[in-house]
Amino acid sequence: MEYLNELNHEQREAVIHEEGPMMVIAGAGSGKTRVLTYRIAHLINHGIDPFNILALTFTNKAAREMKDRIGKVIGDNEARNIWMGTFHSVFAKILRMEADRINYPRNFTIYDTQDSKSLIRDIVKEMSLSDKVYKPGVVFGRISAAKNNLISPEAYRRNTEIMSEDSQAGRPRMVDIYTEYAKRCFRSGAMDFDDLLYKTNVLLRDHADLLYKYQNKFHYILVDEYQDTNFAQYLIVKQLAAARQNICVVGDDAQSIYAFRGANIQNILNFRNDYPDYALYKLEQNYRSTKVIVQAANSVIDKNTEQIKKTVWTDNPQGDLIRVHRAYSDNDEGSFVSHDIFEIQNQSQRPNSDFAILYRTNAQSRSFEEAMRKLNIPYRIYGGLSFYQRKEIKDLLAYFRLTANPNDEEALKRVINYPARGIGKTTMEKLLIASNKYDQPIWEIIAHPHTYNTGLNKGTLSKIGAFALMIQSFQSIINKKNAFEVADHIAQESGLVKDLNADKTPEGVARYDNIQELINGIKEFSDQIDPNNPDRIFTLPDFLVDVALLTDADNDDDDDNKVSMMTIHAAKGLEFPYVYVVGMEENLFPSQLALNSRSELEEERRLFYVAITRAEVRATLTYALTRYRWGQLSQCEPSRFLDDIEEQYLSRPKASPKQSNPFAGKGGFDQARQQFYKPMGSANDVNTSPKPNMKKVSDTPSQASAADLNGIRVGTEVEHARFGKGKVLKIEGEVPNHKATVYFPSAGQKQLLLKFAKLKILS
DNA sequence: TGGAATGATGTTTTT
DNA sequence: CATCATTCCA
Repeated sequence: MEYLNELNHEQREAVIHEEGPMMVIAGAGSGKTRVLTYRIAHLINHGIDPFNILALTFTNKAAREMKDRIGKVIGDNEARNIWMGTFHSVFAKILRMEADRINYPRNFTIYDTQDSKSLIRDIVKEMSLSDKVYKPGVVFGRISAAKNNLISPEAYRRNTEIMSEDSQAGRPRMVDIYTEYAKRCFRSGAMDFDDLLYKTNVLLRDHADLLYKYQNKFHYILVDEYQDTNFAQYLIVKQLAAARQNICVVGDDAQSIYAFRGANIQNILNFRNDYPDYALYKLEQNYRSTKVIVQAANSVIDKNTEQIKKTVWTDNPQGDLIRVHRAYSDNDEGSFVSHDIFEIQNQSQRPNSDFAILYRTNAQSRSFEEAMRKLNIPYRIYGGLSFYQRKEIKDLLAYFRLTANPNDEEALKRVINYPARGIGKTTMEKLLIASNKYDQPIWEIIAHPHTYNTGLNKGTLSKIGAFALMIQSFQSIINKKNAFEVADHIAQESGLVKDLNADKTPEGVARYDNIQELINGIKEFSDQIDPNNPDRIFTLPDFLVDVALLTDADNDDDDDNKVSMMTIHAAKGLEFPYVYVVGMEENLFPSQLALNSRSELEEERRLFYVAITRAEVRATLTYALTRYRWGQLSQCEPSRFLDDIEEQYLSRPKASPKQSNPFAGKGGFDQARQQFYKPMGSANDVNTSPKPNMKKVSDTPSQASAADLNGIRVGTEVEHARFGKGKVLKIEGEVPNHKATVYFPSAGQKQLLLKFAKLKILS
């Protein structure tokens, strides 16, 4: 039991706690994961069968890391048998095993959000409702909330409060859409993300034998990030733990950042009601960060009213103050961060992987990507558009899905006419009408065109017949050959590869490469060997099982030495020596959508807390004075959150913007260095042409060289890409930070930094 | 029916 | 600005 010596008193108590309910409230950086992993290892060391342990996490990555770490303590062979994964993946697995009990096919499809919204869009259209009123996103959110609270379509209709909410919002037909949506998912043999939890609840509620079975399977249940569970998840856990009460939940109310998707902090508070004799362990010592960071973070979270009191403290050194940096623009912000990283690396030989840039929204990543590329700093972006959400990938997966489950309506709609085979809109409409009329999946109509009256002419029917035949030919091999052989066959025979190959634009080539990458991934999947059953063939349906639940963060190569860039949400649970929290501006962080209620604002503040506490050595906060949003240059105000940090922990910029930018003076060298490597043609554009043609100047702002300033003075007529023609009223500042006040008849008076604004001189 | 062109429209965060 | 959806034309 060597490992027990690596724990402090409170951690050890939590690890060796044997029977009965327990809760661990774990402050940021207090060794929460360590407690969970050692606790599981400890259970197994004490004779608990790994098969009887259920450990639920929020991301696949967290699950895998935990498994690895447990494996290091007790051996991989044992660790492999623990039921460990995300709520969604574990219960998808159970639902597949028990699918027939709720009349679902075992190989049901999992609809991702895109699929769900597309189906909703169709339903709204079919019901002749306005998609302005019934926006797919809004409708989906409403349905999702219902499911997360275990409200069936029938219960929804009976609930007068919900119904009147809808009618007051001008959406009285919401319940009809929900009803139809549920029906169509069922008919397609599909579940959406929320169904995985909702149907699990149904399964356990309606089938006492199954409840009994799983209660007796999972002797020990552990839940990570308990503060992020929603009602559906809470109830599953409660049901499964009811018999033995060996439930261990770990969480931190201060890090609850998923209330927007139904997570309920009350689940933590309810715990003491559900299990009155529970044991509570509080981990308050932070091992991650400096005193400054810990105390600054505490001063932030103190501003929230809703919280469980605890005092996070640390023995670590004091550390540097938290720097606040003011940038002129989003691009300037990017260049500040990249130069700062460059500098620190030069001074203290830190690897790239010691740095992370955290932002509120994925859209912010762009200026940082550009800035990092300019300095040749390798980086990796987590999140954003996941590999599996790219159009070409979804297209090919749709062929796979359709082959495995031909009732999958969304997959069918996606590929029936891609690549083009003459089955157009009107045909699809007729098929949909017939499908609804006979209450049969579209595939059923396609496969037996003469059984149903579709009103389609002969030519169309033969095209449809050819498509059906092709899918059927795929079906005939799908379980006989391994996943790679089938996938490759489908990619070729469907015509998809050929279609992509014909596109020689850079984007087209990238799409083709993505398809190759997917196929390669499937090849790897097929080549694995099941240690318990060496003869097992890994088929395409095997591959599809989890693919909808995979995210980008799952195929990481984390031995890579790269700067990490991600949203704060994605950074939860991670830590980095140097952290940059960027875009600290009103309406961005906190998001303007969170300003309506106290609770939403407090969630944003918790998000800020999460962001700061990712840092081990040094945290830097940056904001920009101007930023392009929705293609518009907009003025920004520093975030109110900056004032939530006690002043003593901050190093603020000086009053004058000029002094605040330590790299202002270096810009020229940067530009010169870049230009040095530029081909002659483009260098000329930038340097020698007195009136650069706007179209030719690249969108890299720093290329607008100092020479441009000379032509502009008060009274000069200029043209701006966005605001049109205008007249310069005032020029202030010094090289290279000239700022001009320009009056645009169309947009009013604007302050522009000449370094960045692409002004064309007209007079 | 297919494709290009144009227009509307929207961006939090994720399984 | 970027994506998507609808529209329009061949």
